[in-house]
Amino acid sequence: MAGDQLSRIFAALADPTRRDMVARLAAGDATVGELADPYEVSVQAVSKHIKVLSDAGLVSQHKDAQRRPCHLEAEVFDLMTKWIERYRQQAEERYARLDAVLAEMRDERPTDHHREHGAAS
Amino acid sequence: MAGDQLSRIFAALADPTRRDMVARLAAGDATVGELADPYEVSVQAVSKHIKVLSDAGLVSQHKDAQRRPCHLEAEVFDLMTKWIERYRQQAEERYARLDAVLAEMRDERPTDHHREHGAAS
DNA sequence: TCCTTGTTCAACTAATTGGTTGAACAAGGA
DNA sequence: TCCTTGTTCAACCAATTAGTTGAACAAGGA
Repeated sequence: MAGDQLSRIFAALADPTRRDMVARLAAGDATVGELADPYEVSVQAVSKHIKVLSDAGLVSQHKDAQRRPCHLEAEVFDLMTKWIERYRQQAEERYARLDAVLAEMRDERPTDHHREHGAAS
Repeated sequence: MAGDQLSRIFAALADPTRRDMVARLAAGDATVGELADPYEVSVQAVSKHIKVLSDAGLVSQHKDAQRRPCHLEAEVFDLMTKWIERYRQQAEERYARLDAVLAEMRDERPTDHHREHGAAS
C-alpha cells in the first residue's frame, strides 16, 4: 500500500530533514555531498533521503561527471496544493452555510418577521 | 523525532485511508462508527487513524452521549499550504530569473545553440 | 595506470506503524 | 438494575523506515 504519488509526496515531506533539504534546494540545485554537509548523518543516509524525494517526484537528478546535482521539481507541489485546497474549501463552504443559517436564526428570533424556508441539513 | 506539527500533519496525510477520511469529513461531521463503515478494517483501526489525525490537529472530537463525532479542522491546512507555497514560489522565481538569463544569452549570441542548465547563482 | 572524489548498493539494527483481538469503560434504554 | 451501543486501551505481530558500516562503482586527475 501507500503506492500512489500523493502518498509518497506526503510521506516524503513528513520528515523534517527532508523538508529542510527541499528548503535548501528551493534556493538552488545542490549535490548530495553539499546537501549532506550541514547534517551530522552519513552521506549514505542523505543519499537515501534524496531517493525518497526523488521517488515522490519532488526532486530530479542529472549526471554531471561523478556528481548528481539535485533539482527541485516545483510543479509536483501543485498536486498537493490541489488536494489540500479542495477539502479546505469544501469544509469552509460548509461553515459559510452554517454561519448563514445561524445568522438567520439570530435575525429571526428577536422580531419573528419572516418564516423559515426549509431545513438546512 | 518527527515531533513538530508539520511533520505530524504530513505523516497523517501520507496514508490514503486517512486522506479518504478527511475527504469524508469535509462533507460533514461523522462518528468513528460511521467513518469505519465503508472500510473493511476493524473499528479499533479506524479509531487509531482518527487519533493520528487528531494529534496532527486536523480533526477534533466532541462528546455527544457515547458518541465522539469527528470534525475537520480546516484552518490547519493553512500551515501546509503556507509551507508548500513558500518553496514553490522560491523555486519558480529562480526559474523566472534563469529563464531571463537564458533569454539574455540567446539575445546576445543568436548563433550559439542553447546550453544545458547548470546551477543558478 | 593508480588515486581521489562523489555516489550508491548491501546488509544489518532499532524504532515506528498499521493491523489484529480481547477487554474495559461510558452513556443510554429496557 | 442489566443490556446494548460506541469508543478506546493493551498487547501483540508483520512490515516499513531512518540510521549505521563496509564495499562497490563511475569519472576525472596525477
